[in-house]
Amino acid sequence: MSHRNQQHKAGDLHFLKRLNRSAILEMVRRTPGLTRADIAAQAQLTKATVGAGVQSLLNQGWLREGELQKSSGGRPGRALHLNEEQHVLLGAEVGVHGLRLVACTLAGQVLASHHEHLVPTTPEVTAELLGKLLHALMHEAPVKNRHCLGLGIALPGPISPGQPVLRLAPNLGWRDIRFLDLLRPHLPRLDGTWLMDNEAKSAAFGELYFRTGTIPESLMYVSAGTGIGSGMVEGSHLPLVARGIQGLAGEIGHTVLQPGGLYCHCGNRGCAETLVSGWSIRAALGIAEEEDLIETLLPRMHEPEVQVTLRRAGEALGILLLNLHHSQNPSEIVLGGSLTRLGAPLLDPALHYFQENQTRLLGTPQQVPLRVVEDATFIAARGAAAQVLASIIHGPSDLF
Amino acid sequence: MSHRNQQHKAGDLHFLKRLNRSAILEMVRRTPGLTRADIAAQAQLTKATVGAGVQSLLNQGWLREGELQKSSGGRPGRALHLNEEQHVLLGAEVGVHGLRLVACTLAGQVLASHHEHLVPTTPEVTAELLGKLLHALMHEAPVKNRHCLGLGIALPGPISPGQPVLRLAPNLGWRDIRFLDLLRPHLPRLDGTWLMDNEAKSAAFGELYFRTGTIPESLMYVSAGTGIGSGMVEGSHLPLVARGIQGLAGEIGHTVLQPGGLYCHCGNRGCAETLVSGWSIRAALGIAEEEDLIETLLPRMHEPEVQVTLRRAGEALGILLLNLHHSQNPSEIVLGGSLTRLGAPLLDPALHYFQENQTRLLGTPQQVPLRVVEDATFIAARGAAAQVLASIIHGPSDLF
DNA sequence: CCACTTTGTTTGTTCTTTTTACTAACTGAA
DNA sequence: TTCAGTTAGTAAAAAGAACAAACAAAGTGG
Repeated sequence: MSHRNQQHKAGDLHFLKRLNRSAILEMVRRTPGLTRADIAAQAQLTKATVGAGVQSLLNQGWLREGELQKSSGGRPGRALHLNEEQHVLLGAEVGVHGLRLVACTLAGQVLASHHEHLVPTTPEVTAELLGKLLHALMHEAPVKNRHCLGLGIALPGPISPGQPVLRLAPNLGWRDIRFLDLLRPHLPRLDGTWLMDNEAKSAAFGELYFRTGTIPESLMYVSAGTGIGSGMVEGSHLPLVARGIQGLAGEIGHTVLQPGGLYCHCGNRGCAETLVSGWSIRAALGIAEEEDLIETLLPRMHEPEVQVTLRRAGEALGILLLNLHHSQNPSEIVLGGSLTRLGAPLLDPALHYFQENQTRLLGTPQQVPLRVVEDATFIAARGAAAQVLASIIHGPSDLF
Repeated sequence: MSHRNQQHKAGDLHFLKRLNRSAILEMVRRTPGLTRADIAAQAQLTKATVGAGVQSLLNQGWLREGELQKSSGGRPGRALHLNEEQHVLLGAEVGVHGLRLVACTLAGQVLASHHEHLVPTTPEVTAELLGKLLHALMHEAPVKNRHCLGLGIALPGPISPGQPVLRLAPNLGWRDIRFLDLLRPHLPRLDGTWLMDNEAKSAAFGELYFRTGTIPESLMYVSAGTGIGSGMVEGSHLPLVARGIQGLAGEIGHTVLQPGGLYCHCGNRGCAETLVSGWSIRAALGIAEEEDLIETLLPRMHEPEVQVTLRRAGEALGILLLNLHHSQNPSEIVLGGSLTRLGAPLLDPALHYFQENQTRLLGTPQQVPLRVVEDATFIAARGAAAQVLASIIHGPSDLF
């Protein structure tokens, strides 16, 4: 994705109006139930400006009016909410073990979802299947009859910044794939915003963007699956995903934790992925690729060999988390990915190391919250859908 | 520093005007010699709007008109430049071994500078001395009679985001110091913008901000001195420094490179600083704190023990650089700090490891440029001055 | 010398927010 | 019940900023 404006930012009157409409919509999205007066106070705009902006957003179906609020000695305000009936956002994740699809509302509520197992195959075959599944999803009852705002795809590898190219997906065996171009012929009638992004970055974005109430200043999502990657999203106002000049930001699986350690598939030695990742655990325990790693391991958790392997991986994960803390210091860390299903034997050593060491430097009790996701299945797909919405609200298009 | 606006961003007409004035000024700053027509084309504004904005910036002394440009078949445009005669920016770095002060123009040209050696002492004594030196600097010939826009201070430790508190400076023995408050009584007549930031972050900012021509999308400055820290600045439009929720972003000296390794002063084991930093080199070679590390080592570079120590430190530095590449992927890395004076024995292993491994993952020839600073003496101080200018141009104040 | 091109300014228009005044709707006390 | 006080939202005129178009200025090139 990325709506980077390389040129220097100046603005005309149209830009200003759009900015204010975006601000109003974002405020209502993040704090459902705000009144016009609340918005005017928070945004430092006059009641008249807010009133006009709200009116046009109501007319276009982005907002709806709710109930009257309790009065505090004067005329009660009218609550404003997102109109969640009219639009739908599509998101999909192409994972190593399958496809995950979601259709969700403007607030991120999942209307329909689908999880299709799939062994790695060519981009073309994957795109065709995904196209069919998305087509089917769009015709399910709760999705049908809604206007689709666009489609976001999350992919397991670095994306070229500025152009929709998946540079590399080692666990799929893909390289330099323009996945949207492959998908488009299978969904000729789906218009709106199309975008693609790295899986962990989409997940990070969605975890921050679809949250209501107090929004953290930044959030880092760590995705531990076949490989290990991360996404950092920053800025409570307009959340931006850090991509890096080659899209390599967040490739923490290839940060070196053990100089002179095992060889990684990237050719370097001692990468984090050689210590903690689906494939390193497989390698350590001799589990074949055909078997589902998690399903194979869950019944074997009592075995000492498994426990030792997972504890070592967990310790490496803890170091990885601490290193992220000391190099980027996110407001919050969210840990997801399929490996989280392995539970305590993997996670306890990681969490313990992180908690133990994160406050050493400053010596204050203030802790950075680290949350382990309960069910990571649709997080990246939902995050990609969130990115679609954000690019419409903040992007250059005049869709609203 | 940090002019973070927590609230949601909307704007009025005044804001729009200011935005456009900022854009014009920034464009001229970054590309000296632009004409009004160039600006109008690049910024997507009309000639009339640009003309009015330029006129007011000329009247206020921020810009000056230069020579006529070569005609390309029509009326030649009038080149615009920053007016560097009127203002001065002050910057200072409080380092472990002394104070560095600069006074520079809007374009970052150093008008006067001073380097004062000083053994670590209390914040109060340091502030008093710095106040005197700054006072003297302001009365040097090239600085005198200029209007001072403000003062930026770079400090060797993490700063609380949002408030001007140095949380910790282990190598000075300071903790929770409101340094600006200590300094202010000694410079009662210096008004303008006062700010403080971490030394590596100031340096990173200055390295990007005072560059003209093509600006990298992001830049990471790695400062290798008594400790080791980094600063990441992103956004070619409005460059922002990543700080993190506790100001710990960039504390790469405490990322763990060697699990179970040596104990660090932070209490954890295997931190990067135990492998590469001024203090770890001292420890490895038994050099007392009273001696100047670099001056002591330079005559001893032929000794095998020194060579081995520096090579090992260099290898760790290379890993650190590669880890930054794979976790944040800056457009450019700049390596500075006093240790760079040790030259090839330290730097060659680092650069070699980095060049060798940075393209493994994507397999493309595209390299991220890594530049070693020739003279890092005033880089952080000058960067702090740059931050003053940026906070005036982009910040909330109405100074221009 | 003249047609043509490009720069920069002037003038009046358009667009957006602001100001001010007003209506609406509720609280609480007389 | 009434009425002063308070807060929410709207309407119309006013102000401010950018815009469009015409124009003046200053070159080029035949």
